[in-house]
Amino acid sequence: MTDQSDALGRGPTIYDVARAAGVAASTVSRAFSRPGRVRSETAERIRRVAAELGYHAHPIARAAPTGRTSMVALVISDITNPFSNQIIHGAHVAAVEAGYSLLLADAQESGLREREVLERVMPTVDGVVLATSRMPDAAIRTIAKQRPLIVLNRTIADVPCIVTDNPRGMRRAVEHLAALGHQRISYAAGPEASWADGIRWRSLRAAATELGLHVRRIGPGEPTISGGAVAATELLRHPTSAVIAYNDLVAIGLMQALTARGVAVPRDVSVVGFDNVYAAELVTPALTTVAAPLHAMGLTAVRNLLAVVRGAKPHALEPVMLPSRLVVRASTSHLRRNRTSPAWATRRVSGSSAKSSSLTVSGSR
Amino acid sequence: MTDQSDALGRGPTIYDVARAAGVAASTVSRAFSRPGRVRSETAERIRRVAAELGYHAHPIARAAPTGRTSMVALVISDITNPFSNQIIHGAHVAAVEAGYSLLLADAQESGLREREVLERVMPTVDGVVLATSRMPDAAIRTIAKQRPLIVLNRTIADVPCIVTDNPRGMRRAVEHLAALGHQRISYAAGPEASWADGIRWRSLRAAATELGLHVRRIGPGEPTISGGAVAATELLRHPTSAVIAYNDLVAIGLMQALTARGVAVPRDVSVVGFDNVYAAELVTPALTTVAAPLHAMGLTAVRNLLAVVRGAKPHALEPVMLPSRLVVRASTSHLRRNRTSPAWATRRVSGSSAKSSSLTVSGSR
DNA sequence: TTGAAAGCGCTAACAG
DNA sequence: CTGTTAGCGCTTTCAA
Repeated sequence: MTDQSDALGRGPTIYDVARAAGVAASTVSRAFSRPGRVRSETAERIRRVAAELGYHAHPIARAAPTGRTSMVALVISDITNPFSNQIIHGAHVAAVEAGYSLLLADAQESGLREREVLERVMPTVDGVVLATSRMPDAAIRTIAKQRPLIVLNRTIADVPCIVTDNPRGMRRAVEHLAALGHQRISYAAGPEASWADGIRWRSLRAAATELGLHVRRIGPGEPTISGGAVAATELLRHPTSAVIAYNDLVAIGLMQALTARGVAVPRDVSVVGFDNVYAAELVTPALTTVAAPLHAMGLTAVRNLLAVVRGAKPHALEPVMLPSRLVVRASTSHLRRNRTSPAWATRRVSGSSAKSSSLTVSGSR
Repeated sequence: MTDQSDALGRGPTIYDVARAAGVAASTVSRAFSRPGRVRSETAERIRRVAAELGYHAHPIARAAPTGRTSMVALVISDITNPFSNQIIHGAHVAAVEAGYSLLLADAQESGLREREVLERVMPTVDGVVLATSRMPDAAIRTIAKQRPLIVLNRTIADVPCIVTDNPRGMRRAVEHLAALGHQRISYAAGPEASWADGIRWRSLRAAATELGLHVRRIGPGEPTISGGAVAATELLRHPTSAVIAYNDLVAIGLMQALTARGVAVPRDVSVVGFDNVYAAELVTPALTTVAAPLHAMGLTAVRNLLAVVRGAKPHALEPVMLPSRLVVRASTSHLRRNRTSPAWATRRVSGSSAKSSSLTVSGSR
């Protein structure tokens, strides 16, 4: 290859600096290398010269021999979800603060897409964050063998994870509802492949059992507003006075659909969401929700990832647990007295509670 | 360098394939090269062998000699803004459909950050999309000289741009308000460095002049909910019966602050936003807004960018203009009869309209 | 069409 | 601490 068009752009190269400073190229390289950043006089001069010339080591040329690209990938199950915004933001902040760039990839709620996109992206990054992954555990473990990996919002043995305290958050929500006098709670589930959905449902059951409440599961459904609308229809068939939704979007969709059919929130039904998305406090009624520290999650995910990249042992056993808290707003209120079953539950006899078989949770991921 | 640890990961290389197929490395390379994808029998065999071995050309190794990375950068003024979501999504779709990856960078509403982040990112991408850039024209032109560039939501001579039809959208909004009987409109401005803010304000003035309405400018302010709250205070000092906000967030903040002070929307004030963000239809009252085709913008931005990357002439002169439309919802209503000035405007005499000097627009970017 | 060889810009042994 | 020398894995001339 005699004449290499203009391969990597036309900035000054390490050789230009070397010539201008009267040293060997490797010396220049060293003057910029990792630890200590050589303090000799020559090194100083080289750096001055480099600065004058406007020299910057080309990231790709650097990546070729080292394999390090100073990029991390953030793979997210659904960019569209407002949930993603803050995670992305947090991740970006952490990346930039460490001199890294962020490669963003959307899995479109599909484990397959996720695989594909990862295949494309993996060789070009130093590590990857899998946010709310829809892939099976095995696939994730495979990834972990190839690149430093952090999993967000899910736990997998031997893979460093970051999760929020779903059990505690759910517990708070249930206690809140119980304190308001609610006895029967429906859970509007999310996607089947969602780990969060699994643990939320299990936590709900656990909390309900302890507090002596009845629970019922609706779904699975899409983690969106329209998913919430679907859940509403189902709820109307087996009414309860309170609903906890897989996430805020579902909760909002639920409230809208309920309201549209003349069922008032919170008068007739109390609704609780998860995540504390931006819109949660904008809707009417403002949504009571279990807030996840979304921004912090993205932030610590990338920070921890970079720690691993730099050689830290992924103390894989204990997943990092970030706190979640209940934000009480207007979508929950006291159960109306003098009635066991909700006032609007006319189309269904309320005699016995939902058949207990509905308590069975099919898969738990 | 005798032993290069495991430089670019440990997949099979082109040499492995070459050996397995009994040909030279260059032949393998050719079997995968761009046009025609050589149809010889050898080439076929090579591809079979490669598939069996699970060979994939390493993107970085490929980038070294060619300079092409199959990545594009999307630089966004503020990831946090829900506005960004759909743009990012559209951009991602277009990138993936072309086999590209998306490097996401947040400028945090600062021209400086934008520069910095661009410096980091430029050498590693084949092109960049600047969404709602806060940099001065000159800086952008400099970028354009180094990499294929598309600018979103802004026009710059000799740089390919994509914008929405702000004038038309604003015109529709004003007509709508006029039809409802409003005579005086306030504009709650956005950031000074925003090109969109400039054109929106100018379009508003133009439309108002034609329709014989009075307009007044509040701001500049932050393009956020709290920015809207600030604008509300100012509005209360010089009340008008209608407000058009720089964007939906400002509009929402405005509505909230107004409501909090007992000024009802739309009864006392009609409010119009821009963008048609997700939350616009979630708030109460649902927001009347000038909808921008956010997703389409991100999509066509990246598509056009890739066309340029592939060698298409950037027909830079005519900016691509995407349509915008008025979405009428609940935040606008008829001016209440029998009063020239809004009912709640007690603290201010309404005799003469705002002093005309307030009509002056300082800078228009 | 094919193979040989040079080189993208940088890093990492290895002697001196 | 510095210079020398091999490459990272791929592409692209050039001659056969």
